Amino acid sequence: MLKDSPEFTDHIGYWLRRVSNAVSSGFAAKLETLDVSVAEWVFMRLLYKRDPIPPSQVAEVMALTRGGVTKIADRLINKGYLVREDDPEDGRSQRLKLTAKGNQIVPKLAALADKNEAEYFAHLSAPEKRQLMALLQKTVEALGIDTVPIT
Amino acid sequence: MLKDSPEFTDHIGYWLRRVSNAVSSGFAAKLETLDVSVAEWVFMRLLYKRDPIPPSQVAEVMALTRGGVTKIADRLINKGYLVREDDPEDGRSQRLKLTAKGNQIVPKLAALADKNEAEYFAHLSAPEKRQLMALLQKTVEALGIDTVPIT
DNA sequence: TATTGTTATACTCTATAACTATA
DNA sequence: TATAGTTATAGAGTATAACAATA
Repeated sequence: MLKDSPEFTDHIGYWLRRVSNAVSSGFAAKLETLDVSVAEWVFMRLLYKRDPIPPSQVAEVMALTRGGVTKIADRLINKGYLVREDDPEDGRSQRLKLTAKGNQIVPKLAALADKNEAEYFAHLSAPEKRQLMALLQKTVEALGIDTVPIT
Repeated sequence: MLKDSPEFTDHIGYWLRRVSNAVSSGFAAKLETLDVSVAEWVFMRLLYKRDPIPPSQVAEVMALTRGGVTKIADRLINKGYLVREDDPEDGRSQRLKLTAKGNQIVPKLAALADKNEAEYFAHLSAPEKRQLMALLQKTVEALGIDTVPIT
């Protein structure tokens, strides 16, 4: 296979992207068997076992615009996983809530996430896994990353 | 800020995606100052200081369809960074080659990559960086990941 | 006037499939 | 028939901006 030029492979960011994209696309393929996208999974996961929250808050956490949230919410509503409720205290505001169907599928999707994790990190020892996780978490904290990625 | 549910944060894949997306979007923002997308950068990087290669090979390395390669190549050609050459030995085949302008911008983009790397991993010590890189490289090898990610 | 959410529009990345030219 | 590449079409994710309803 054609290799990438050596001058460009000395960045952590480069390897991070290679691994992350592989893991994510493996996960996306698993989710697809249940006709759910990664964005939809992240969305539902945010709402799972939690009081209904307004779209604006979903937008903030997922680093999406409000328009983007509307689009994903529309798809989830069409699939029967989500409902919109009016906020009784503010006529402009809404609350998003998983339906019973939505609450039922989340654990199934979580099982796929578990399966993917096991599959992609089987080659690392337990200490190595802890080490990797610790370095990543340290990075999230140091950089003040406060959003949940979609893709 | 609204936190993600604890049940879902015990996966390496989760943290990997959070960090990788943050690093990548920081890089994308830097590239944008020169009107170049990440896909275009990866594309040009593949061709830099190398004999011209056919679109089919770019498709293979970047895990794109041939149609996708055509699209990105078209944009790079419009920007004056790339040219198509006919293969003298096979009338169906082409070779993609950076122009002088293309060869000039790649080092500038590489400098942005260096800057991004420094910025996003400043909080890690040299041994920690080596450790993280080693764990990621080990994963790439163990999984047989042989493509260069775009997004 | 400011805020919440929707809608319209557009662009990038990605895929599938039909098509052209060549082998 | 098979292969290299292009083109057409579509869908997801993302952004900006205009808009309606409410505050």
